[in-house]
Amino acid sequence: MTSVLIIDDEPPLRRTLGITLKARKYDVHSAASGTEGLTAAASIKPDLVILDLGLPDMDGTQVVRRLRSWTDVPILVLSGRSDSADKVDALDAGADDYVTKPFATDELLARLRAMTRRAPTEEERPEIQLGDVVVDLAGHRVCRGGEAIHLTPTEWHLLEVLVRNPGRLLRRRWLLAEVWGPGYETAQGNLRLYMGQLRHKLEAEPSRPRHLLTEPGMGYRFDP
Amino acid sequence: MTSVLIIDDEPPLRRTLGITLKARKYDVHSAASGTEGLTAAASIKPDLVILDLGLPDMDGTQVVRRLRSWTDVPILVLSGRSDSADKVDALDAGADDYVTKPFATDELLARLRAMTRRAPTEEERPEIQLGDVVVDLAGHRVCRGGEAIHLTPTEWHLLEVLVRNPGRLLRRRWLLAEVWGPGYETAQGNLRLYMGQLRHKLEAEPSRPRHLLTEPGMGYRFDP
DNA sequence: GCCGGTCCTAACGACATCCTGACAAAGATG
DNA sequence: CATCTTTGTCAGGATGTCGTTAGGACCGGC
Repeated sequence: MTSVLIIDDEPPLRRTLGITLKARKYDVHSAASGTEGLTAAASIKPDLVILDLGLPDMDGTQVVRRLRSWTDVPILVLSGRSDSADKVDALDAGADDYVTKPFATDELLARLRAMTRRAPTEEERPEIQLGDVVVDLAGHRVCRGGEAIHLTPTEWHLLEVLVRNPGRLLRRRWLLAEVWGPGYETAQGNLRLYMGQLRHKLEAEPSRPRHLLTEPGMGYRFDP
Repeated sequence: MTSVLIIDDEPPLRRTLGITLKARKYDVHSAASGTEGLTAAASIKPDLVILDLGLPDMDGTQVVRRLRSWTDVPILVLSGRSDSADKVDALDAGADDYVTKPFATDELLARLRAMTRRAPTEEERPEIQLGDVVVDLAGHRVCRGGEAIHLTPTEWHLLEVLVRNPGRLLRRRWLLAEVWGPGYETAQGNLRLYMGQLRHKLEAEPSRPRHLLTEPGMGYRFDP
């Protein structure tokens, strides 16, 4: 079921929109202010956000930016203002659609459908196969046969960079800068260490890796 | 550069929109009818489609459906009709956004940016053919029939310089300075050695090379 | 303070890569 | 035909890199 978070300070609108969406089998949550909306989004992790720009405590585009700093969830903005400047601001801040009030309910629903169609919902989050282990990027989980494998933060960070660049050769310096940050380009012993730990945790035969490959003298490669 | 296809039967609108988009560094193509637009989309494979619903030859939603049958390209629909039923039809047919005429140019541009942001253009990975082996420059990978061929760093570096200058004669000294760095212009035995290794790994008949050619007395040449 | 977890540094065999030099094959020149 | 130059190939040792292990520093929770 698709979950949607409504961030709006007007109770009647929250109520009618909530009823409409529930009737369409959406899992509806709501928040009455910007700060409340941000914390709710972090805890609920909705598949969709409907955001009213006219909030009492924060600027609406600011809410969009704060959301975009950590999530790609589709955001539909509602607003009473039809100035194109407002629309441009909200869309460039990271919103996916902008609807002016008053709006037709069926149009809003169609726009929600269009957004969910393009952005995969939480249930169909991309999972990467790596032999007999499954990497769930969105959920920050790694499993082998339903059994969770524990990774330390650094191990996870390194794995994430690797699987986000499948098939590509990643040079040692680039990897070090990406995972440890700039200035650590010389800590190559570190990279060898964590690559070895990842292989021990993820590869069927750590001494003969089939997915976390070494390109001698150059770097490493994730081969799916 | 992002390529955009405008499907619209009104020449003035095509013209002004085209100028606006070209000024924003879009690669603009246009078509004046539905059938023309469909064939153009198939041949151009644009990153973005702007579609006017009021076409003379086909229903606009039909164009959307025909496009969606084979491509996920983002589609922005333009229309003079603001009935919500029309919007619902177009969006449910597979359009990503719906803008009613007359529209503000900067809003349209912001909506285009929002769409391209979510659907990034296919990552172009130029591959170079060299007989029956393919060279993937971005991925630093060389394959023959799906099987990876391992190259050492120096071999790869030399190959990279060669394929980045297809057809050109590369003098020995220039090659040595390019691959081994300045000061190695005299180590010509080295160049012979690695060129031979490349031929053994990549050429079908290493003793009679067809792509990594020797120009006696001058240097070497990559012939695609 | 103690402990479990995490991160980093250092060190050591094992291995791959690189360079050097020698030698054969091909072609040019007299 | 003899000789020289250029090119391709082969083998050995120097160098650097990789994987692994061990141990200490750091931090938060009990």
